Amino acid sequence: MKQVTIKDIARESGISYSTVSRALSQDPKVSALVAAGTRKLVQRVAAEMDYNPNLMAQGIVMGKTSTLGLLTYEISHELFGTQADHILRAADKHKYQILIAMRVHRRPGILDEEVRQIRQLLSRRVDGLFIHTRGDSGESERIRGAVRGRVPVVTFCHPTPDLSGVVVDERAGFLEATEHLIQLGHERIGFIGTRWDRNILGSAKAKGYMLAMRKHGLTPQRIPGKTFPAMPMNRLGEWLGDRFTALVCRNDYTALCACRGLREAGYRIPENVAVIGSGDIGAGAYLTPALTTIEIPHEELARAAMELMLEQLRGQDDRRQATLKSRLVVRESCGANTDKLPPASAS
Amino acid sequence: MKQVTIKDIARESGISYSTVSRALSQDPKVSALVAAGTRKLVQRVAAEMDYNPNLMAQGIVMGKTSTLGLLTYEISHELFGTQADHILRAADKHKYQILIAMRVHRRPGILDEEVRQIRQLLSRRVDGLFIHTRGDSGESERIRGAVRGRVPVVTFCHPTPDLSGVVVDERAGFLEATEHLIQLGHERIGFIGTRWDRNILGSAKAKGYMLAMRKHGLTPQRIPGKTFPAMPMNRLGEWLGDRFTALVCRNDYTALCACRGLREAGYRIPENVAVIGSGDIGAGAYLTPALTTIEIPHEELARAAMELMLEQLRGQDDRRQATLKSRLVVRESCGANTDKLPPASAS
DNA sequence: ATACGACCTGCAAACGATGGCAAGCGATCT
DNA sequence: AGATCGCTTGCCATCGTTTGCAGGTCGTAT
Repeated sequence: MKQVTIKDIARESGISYSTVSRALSQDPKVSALVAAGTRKLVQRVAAEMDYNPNLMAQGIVMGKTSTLGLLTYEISHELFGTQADHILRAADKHKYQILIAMRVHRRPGILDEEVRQIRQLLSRRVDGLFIHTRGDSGESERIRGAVRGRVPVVTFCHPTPDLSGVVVDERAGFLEATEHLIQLGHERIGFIGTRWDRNILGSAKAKGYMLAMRKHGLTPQRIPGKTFPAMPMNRLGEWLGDRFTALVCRNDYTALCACRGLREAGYRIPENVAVIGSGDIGAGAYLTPALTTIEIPHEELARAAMELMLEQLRGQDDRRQATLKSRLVVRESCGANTDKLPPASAS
Repeated sequence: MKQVTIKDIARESGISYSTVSRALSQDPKVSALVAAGTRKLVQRVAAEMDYNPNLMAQGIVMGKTSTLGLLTYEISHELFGTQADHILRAADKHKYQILIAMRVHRRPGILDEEVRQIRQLLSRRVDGLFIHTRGDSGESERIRGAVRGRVPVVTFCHPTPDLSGVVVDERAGFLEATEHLIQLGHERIGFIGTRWDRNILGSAKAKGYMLAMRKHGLTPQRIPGKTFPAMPMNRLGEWLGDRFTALVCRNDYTALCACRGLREAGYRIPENVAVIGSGDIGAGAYLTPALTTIEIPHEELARAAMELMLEQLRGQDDRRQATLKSRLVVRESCGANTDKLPPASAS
C-alpha cells in the first residue's frame, strides 16, 4: 500500500537521498550533475522498485504543479465533452495536465457551486484556469472575485470583459447560414432560439440571423424555444410549416426537435421546409436527411485558448479575446447538396 | 500571485500557526480543541484573506488525497462522457474528487500510453482508480502490473479477472431485444457487429442475439461492421433489406448508419425493416423514427462502481464484479409503439 | 494555600520532494 | 610537495500542512 519514496531508493542503493533526487530529476542540467555511473544505478533501482515521484511533494517545493484547471458543465453533453477533450490534448502537447471540475448548468445555487469549484481548483494550486462561461451578466466579476488574480484565467464560449478568452463568431456564422438559405431562394425564414438577450451568445446568433434578413429586405421572426414543450409536436409542426419555408435553429438538438415536429405534421425535409442547426452533434452526419449545421472549430478553439494561457503563464498579462470563425457544413437538411452522401462509415 | 498560507493567517491574527491549523480543520473533533473565541477569530481572518488550504500539503502529511483517478477514453464520445459525468457525481456524494486522464482508443502505442497515464495518476497519489476497459485479452494483467496493488481499482465496461468492476449484462440485453423483434413476428433478423471474439463485450452482445435466435429455432446471421465503409450506402441498403426484416445493431451509431443505407435504397423504417440500436445516444429519442435502443444504466453503474471502490478503500479487499441489467427502450424504429411520441422538449 | 484537573495553546517533528552550500576526492599545475 | 581546481556527493533548510506532546493558565475542591 505505501508508495516508494526517494528515501527508499536511497537506502536500497546506498546513496544519499539528495543525490537520488538529482539523478532522477526531469531537468537534464540537474541530473547531469551526478556521475554517469551513479545515475544509471539509481535509475535502475528506481525502475526496479517501480518508483513514481510524488507530484504533490514536487509541487509544494517547486511552487507550481504543471496542472491547469478546467471548470466546465456536464461533460456528458457532446459540446462540453468535445471541448474538454480538445483542451486535454492541447494541454498535453505543452506538458500540462488538466484537472476537470464540473458544475451543473441552469440550477439554483449554481453560482455558489461555481465559486466552490473554483476555490477547490485553487486549493489544488493549479497554475491556470480554463472556464467554460455561460454568458450571464456579472459572470466576469464573479470569476475575477473568486480568482483574485492569483492564477491566469482563460474563458471559453462567451466573451468576458477583463479576462482572456476564446469565442466563436456566432454572429458571422448565423449570418452566413441565413444567407445560404436566402441564396437558395427562401424568404420566409424563422429563427428558433431563446430570448434575444438571454445570454450573449444566444444574442449573437440571433443578431447574425437578423442582420442577414434585414440585409436582404426580409422580415426576421423569432420562434421562442419555449414553444416546444408547450405545444404538441404535430400542431407545432403545422404551425411551423405553414409560416416558414426554412428554419435556422440555435443548436442541433433544437433542429432535431423541429424536424420531428414537422414530420409529425406530414412535412418533408428539406422538400417542404429547410432546416439548419448549429454545434454539430456527431450524429448529425448520419441522419436522414443529414443535418446542415454551423460547425464549431473545437480544435482551433482549444489551441487558441492554450496559447492565451501560455502567454499569461509567461507573465505577459495583456488580456485578450481570440475570435474564431465557424464553418457552415452543408449537408442535406437545407435542400442544397442532396446528391452528396455523407461518409458511409460509423460502424 | 503567491497564495495565502496558514502562516500568513497566524501572523495576521497573532496566533501560532498550529492553532490556526486546528481552528481551520475539517475534522470537528480537532477544531473543537481550540477555544470558541480563537476559532471565530481565525476563521474570520481566513475568510478576509481568502485563504484556500493547500491540498498538496495536506495530502502529503495525511497520506491520502480524497481524489480518485479515472482513466477513460475520449470523453467527447457521448458514452464515455456520460459515464465520466456520472462517476464525478457519485464521487462527489462521498466527498471524493475525480482526476480524469484520457487515452486514445484504437491507436498504436495505446498500451504504453495506458501505462504512462496510470503512472501519472499514481504520481498524484490518487486514493483509487476507475478504469474504463476495452476488453482485450491481457488487459487485466497489464493494469495489475502497472498498479501493483498500490491502490484499489474498479473497472468499467468489461469484466476483468482479479479486479473489482462493474459491467452491463449485454448478453441479457441483446437477448431481450432480439426476442422483442421475434415477438413482433420477425424471423429474418441480422446482427451487425464486429468479429464475435473481438472483445469480450462485443462477444456478449452477439451471444445474447444468438441465444435468442436459437431458442426460437431461427438461424443467427452476423453482418460484419466492416461491410459498411466497403459497400456504397444504397447497395448496402438493398443487400440488407433483401435479406432481413429486422436488424440488431451493436450500437446506436451503427444503427444510424444502417438506417441511412436502408433509406438510400428506398426502404422505410420501421415499415420494411425494423432496427434496434444500443447505448442510447442522447439524440436517439428525437430522430424520426425515434430509435429503439438498449439503454445502459449509467447512473446505477457509476453508483455501483463507487460502492465497490468504497469497499476496497475501507480495506475489504474481496474483489467482485457487479453486473447490472440494461433496459430495452422501445421507441419507433422497431415497429412497435409507433403511436407513442418521445418527449417533445429538447430546445 | 496547595494541588489537581480541565482546557488551551505553542513547539517541533514529521510527510516527500528540491537545491544551496560545503566537504571530500583525485588530478593537474607550479 | 603544496596549492588549486573541478567533479561528485552528502548535509540541511525549505515548501505548507497535521498532530503528539509539553507547558501554561485558570477554576475548584481539599
